[in-house]
Amino acid sequence: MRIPLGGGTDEKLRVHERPTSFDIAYRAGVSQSTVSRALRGDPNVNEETRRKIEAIARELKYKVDKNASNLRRQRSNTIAVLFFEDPSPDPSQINPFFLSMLGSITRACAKRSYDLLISFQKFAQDWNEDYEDSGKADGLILLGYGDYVDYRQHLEQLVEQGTRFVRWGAVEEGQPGVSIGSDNFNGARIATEHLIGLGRRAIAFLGDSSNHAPEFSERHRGYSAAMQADGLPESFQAAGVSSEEAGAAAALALIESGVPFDGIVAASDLIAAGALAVLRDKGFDVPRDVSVIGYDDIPAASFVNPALTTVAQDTWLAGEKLVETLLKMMQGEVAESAKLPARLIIRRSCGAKKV
Amino acid sequence: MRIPLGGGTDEKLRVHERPTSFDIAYRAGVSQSTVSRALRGDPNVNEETRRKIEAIARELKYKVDKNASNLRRQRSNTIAVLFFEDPSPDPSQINPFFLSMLGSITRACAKRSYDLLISFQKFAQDWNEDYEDSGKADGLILLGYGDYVDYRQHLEQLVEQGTRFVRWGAVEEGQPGVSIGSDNFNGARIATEHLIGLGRRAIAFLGDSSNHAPEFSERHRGYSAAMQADGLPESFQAAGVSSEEAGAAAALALIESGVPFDGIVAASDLIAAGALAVLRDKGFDVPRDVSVIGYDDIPAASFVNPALTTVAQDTWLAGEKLVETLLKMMQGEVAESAKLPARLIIRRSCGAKKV
DNA sequence: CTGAAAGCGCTTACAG
DNA sequence: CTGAAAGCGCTTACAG
Repeated sequence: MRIPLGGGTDEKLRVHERPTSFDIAYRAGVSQSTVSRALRGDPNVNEETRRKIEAIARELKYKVDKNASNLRRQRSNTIAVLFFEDPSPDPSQINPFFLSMLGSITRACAKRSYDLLISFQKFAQDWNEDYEDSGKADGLILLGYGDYVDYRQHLEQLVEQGTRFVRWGAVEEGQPGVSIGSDNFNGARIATEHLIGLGRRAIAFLGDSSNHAPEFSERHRGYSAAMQADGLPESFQAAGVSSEEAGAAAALALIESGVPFDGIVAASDLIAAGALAVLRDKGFDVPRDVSVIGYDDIPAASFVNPALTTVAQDTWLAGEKLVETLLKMMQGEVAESAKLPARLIIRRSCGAKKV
Repeated sequence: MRIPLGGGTDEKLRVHERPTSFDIAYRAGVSQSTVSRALRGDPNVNEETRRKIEAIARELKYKVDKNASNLRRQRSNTIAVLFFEDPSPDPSQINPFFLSMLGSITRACAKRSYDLLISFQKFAQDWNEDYEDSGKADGLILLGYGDYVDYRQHLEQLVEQGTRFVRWGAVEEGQPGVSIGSDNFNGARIATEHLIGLGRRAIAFLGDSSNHAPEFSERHRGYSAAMQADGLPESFQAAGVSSEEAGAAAALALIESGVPFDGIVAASDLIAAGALAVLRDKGFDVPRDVSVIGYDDIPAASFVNPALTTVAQDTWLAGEKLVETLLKMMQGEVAESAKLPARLIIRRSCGAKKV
């Protein structure tokens, strides 16, 4: 038999245990069911009774046991974020853009009283395994840049298993599941148009255009569209991954190719930062000789010299949208993929007058 | 009665439900207890039986229900990270140093099969409330720069409530609970000694030295110790919080004070970055006229121009140590506060020869 | 508006 | 080495 907290001589022995709804019930002189109802906000509870129960609960610092509640209700009120990042094995080195996304997702979850479980995932593993399947989370948010060709298989598996998930990334036709992403095409297009508007003509794109990195290839297509609209010649330098090193290598290759250039649109800020360093070393003046634009608006973008003009993805909105969409799916409603508007942040590296 | 998965004509109806240990038991022809034992690695299970059970579990993609398991075992196998950051209301703007810590903590947890719950906490709230008390987490990690005077009350409350927690921050005598932190005193001391070694004599400290920010005041004391050891005059400019703005304001105040200076030790990289920008604007050449050193080694430190010499806190080790210490406490062992060694990262802003 | 009771899916003493 | 049974702390139909 459960001896209610403070209900007898056993009080001292039990003082460090967490109170249960039975303890509250005992003190309030009602049944445990009524305590549960009162605390869950069931309208079928007498106002006075409710107040009494709430007061006692507060006094005893009672908190509903989530494991019991979740088990009974068959849901966890928890969302899991799965991070996967191919090129970075060290989580402390993770792309700052995703870290900022994580902050926004956390806020969006907290607002809705959802808990957030976080995990860095190896590519090889069964993603579903540790989360939805074990009842730890009701839904999954997928975050990261990775090789989409590998990635896609996992997505299909998730869809097949009926997992509720939403991913951040390029939004394209025929993709498995629901995706939320920046409007990469238009983001890169307005960036390129901005450079053209500044009088640049020989603009190179630094990034990847393969189907392994869909957001990068969307950005590349946006760049192409802007160039073609003005009949300008395109120029492309591969930078496989999003890192300073890759950006530096691509910029070096561009310089060594001998192809003239007066503008660079980089597929990411990290790539742009690497390019900036190489340009400086090689005696190019940015923005006088070359205008440079990045993508992501990572915190470091305003620290580099010259400060980097870039395309910002609204992480605040992104987090909100990801969580909102996932919650919709979890409630069985239809949810749709969405592209979020991208916004040009003009700093010094493009050479525009201060706006 | 539970109809086992695939055990009869009901198969189709149940195909999308998660299998339970009863389903496995039915198929394996053993009792549910044996399934539970086999899957938990109980040695008292026949090897052949175990293999059979494991095979079926794999086939059905069975995963132990965490809510049920946690409820029964009265533990959650989960650690919660509570972020609190006073000056930054927007989680997506959170200090990059802590984001990097978060990455390390995640890795350290994953390594030990612990889940990680994350939460950004308002200062005013009852910290314990949502985590340990509701059975969602077995222990807490506290992360953030904040006003220690407010903060301390919360710590005392946590100690009083018997919450298992460990915090990242300044390690000082007489503090409530267990803390893991960088050796701020020695970190700032070696930074200051490095500048002295480069021939700097008029070195100013930019930061806070009040008891509201213990790590900053420890750094200030480290700076003082180094200056005093060489009989050099100290100079101090307040920068209340760790931000570029505060750093810029402090640097401006330093310049306007008319006190000559040829070196700056900043209490954080963000402060240093703000100072760097003001120095450039005001025509100082860094590192020729002024040597600058920051603290934290945030990702942006290598992006600023000139790249920032700084004191690195080993986030990899920090995450490991935090989790390890917390786990110790959770197992009822005695755990002690610890200072982690700080390391000088020499870049261009101090003017040293490339090492 | 309230109570008694069943049951969520496990783990683990207890008995063999 | 294995099974039957109790129980973790809730939520919620059901009956009043």
